[in-house]
Amino acid sequence: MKDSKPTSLDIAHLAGVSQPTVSRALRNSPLVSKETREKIQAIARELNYKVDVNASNLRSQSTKTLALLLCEDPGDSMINPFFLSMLGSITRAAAKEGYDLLVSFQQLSEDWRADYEDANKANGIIFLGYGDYTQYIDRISRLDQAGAHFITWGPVVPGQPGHFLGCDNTLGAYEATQHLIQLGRKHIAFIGDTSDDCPEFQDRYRGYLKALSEHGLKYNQQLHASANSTETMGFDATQTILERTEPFDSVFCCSDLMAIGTIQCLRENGYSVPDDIAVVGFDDIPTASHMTPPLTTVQQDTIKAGELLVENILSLINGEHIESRLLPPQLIIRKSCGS
Amino acid sequence: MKDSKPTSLDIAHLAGVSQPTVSRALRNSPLVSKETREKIQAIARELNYKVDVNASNLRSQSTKTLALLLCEDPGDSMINPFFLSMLGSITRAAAKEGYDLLVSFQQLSEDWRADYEDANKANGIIFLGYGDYTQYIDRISRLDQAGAHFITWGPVVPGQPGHFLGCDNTLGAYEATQHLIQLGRKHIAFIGDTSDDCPEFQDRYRGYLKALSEHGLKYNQQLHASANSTETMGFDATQTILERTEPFDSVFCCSDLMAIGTIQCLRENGYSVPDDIAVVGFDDIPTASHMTPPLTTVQQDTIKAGELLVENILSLINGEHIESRLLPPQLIIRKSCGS
DNA sequence: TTGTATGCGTTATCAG
DNA sequence: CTGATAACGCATACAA
Repeated sequence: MKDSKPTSLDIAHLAGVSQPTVSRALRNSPLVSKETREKIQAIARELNYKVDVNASNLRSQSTKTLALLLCEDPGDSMINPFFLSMLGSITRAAAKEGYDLLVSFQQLSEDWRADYEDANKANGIIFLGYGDYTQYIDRISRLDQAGAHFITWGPVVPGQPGHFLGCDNTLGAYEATQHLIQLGRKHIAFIGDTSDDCPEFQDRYRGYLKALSEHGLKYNQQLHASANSTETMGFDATQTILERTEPFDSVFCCSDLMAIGTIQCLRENGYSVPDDIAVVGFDDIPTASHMTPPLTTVQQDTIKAGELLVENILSLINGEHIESRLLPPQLIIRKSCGS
Repeated sequence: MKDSKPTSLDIAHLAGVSQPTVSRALRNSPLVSKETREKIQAIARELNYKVDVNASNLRSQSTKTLALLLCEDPGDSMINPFFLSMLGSITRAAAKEGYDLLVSFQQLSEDWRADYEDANKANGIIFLGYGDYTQYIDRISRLDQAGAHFITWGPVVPGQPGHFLGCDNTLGAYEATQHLIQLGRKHIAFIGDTSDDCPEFQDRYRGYLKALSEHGLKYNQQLHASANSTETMGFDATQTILERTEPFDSVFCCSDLMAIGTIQCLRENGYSVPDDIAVVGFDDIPTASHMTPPLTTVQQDTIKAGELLVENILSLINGEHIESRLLPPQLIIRKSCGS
């Protein structure tokens, strides 16, 4: 703001051409002769000219911006590292496509801003969260009716409109549970909220049950405690199970964060991990490999997930059809289950 | 986009008033009679009208948007949880002020986008990173010359233009080191890159040295290893020091992430933490309290930091003067140092 | 290949 | 308190 911001008209003036020509030249349009184009671009660089995005967007009716709504209320505590990892990969993927990313945290308590409002600021919306979209279903339905472009990270929830991209949670949980069984564990506790609020955890629960039944183990209600994805909830759920005095030799946690709490709780109660009790997690957050013991967990490919989310939302914006799909998870074997 | 998006003109039509009146009414201008205002707002709600931000911004020449530039190249690895925590608090603080947040990760290798470019999309820029702003000093200088509004999280770097907000790193490191000394530790290793690329770590180094000298301990070059803020770098640096076979009884790590790697390394080498070797970190990332042993560390108040960053950048935007300042850190004592 | 005319939807500036 | 009119800076359509 030294002197007032240069405009395309200023450049036109200096270059002795019309303003649209400048506009075209800056967009590298082949309709402009190489000569004038280079002249114009030189002047633009000289003046440090930048296209005014507001004017450009207003005119072209497109924003070149994606909105990322994190549907998790972290309160004052931390956001799940897994989502932050996703945030990183989505940001990079969006930048690669020339899109900006508007980030906003959807506090449950907050008013209904960021619905249509954001739909006006962005071309498309990516929803991210631990699947408690049920709380947002009204808004999402309205979005859908308004013809907004959006994609949801998570499992396909019947009855919920829109497109989905997620990890094959059932398969991941199945493989993790099977791994425990193959190591000789027979009494496998399950920690996670399997209500309708957490469709992702429900899928993981299904995989867990499937592995149990395929290997002739039976489900024990006493070894199941509900918890949302925080260390503290994992700790408390583990405590709950311990207090039921039902013996168990391993725990499947629906997220790494909960597994951290679980391991801490087990240790404080005098159990050794993995000797007394094996633990598996889900997500493969960075800390997982540096814990003591390093955590066996199910890895979700956040890089690919981010790229696909962006790719898909751009397809939607371009009016193309996309299919909801699931990404394959990968079991990462470390020491928290013994060997 | 069922039928074409409603405009203020549509509403004016329906309400039988002029279009500017609609605009005023929607902004709750007191210049509009309560009667017409409510009528207009009712219609707007009915039509689900939303102000077109592009048009609004174009006309008012202001974007109501802040840009957050994360100056850390995470490569394919994770972003430091500390910054992500900051990201969360900044997002919330910005939202509270009615500002959107444009997030972008500044990859070192990348071309020079996100300089002025973002300056056109946002009213102000917040720089976040582990202080290696030296690499960005050119761009920052240009930004400054262009009169852009920006604020940098980190220590005041002499010669670098702009405003700063940071944590009192020297004080934090001083207190942490003093804590070790008071527990009877005499040979305190230091892990962190103290080159000019990491002014934050330099300040922590100063605090460390100050505590040593005030308590009559002398600095031992053999116990200092450089590392950037990742678990792996912390691990390797610790290994380096161990191989020097210089005895030590404690480690000051410049970040929690490095402390995680340090503890893992010590354990793999058969040392017990804190019995053999005490460890302190810096940042107080969420994992710190759930590690084994829970990590003694220096807490930075990310909530307050985020609020102040936003508050300050808004002041700058409004043409007010602000002072660079430092926030007080807080030593969080856990078990990694014994007792 | 370039220029002319016009409009995107809003807010600012007047005058009434 | 309200209305007419202009303008923000760019991109589209069409003509030359």
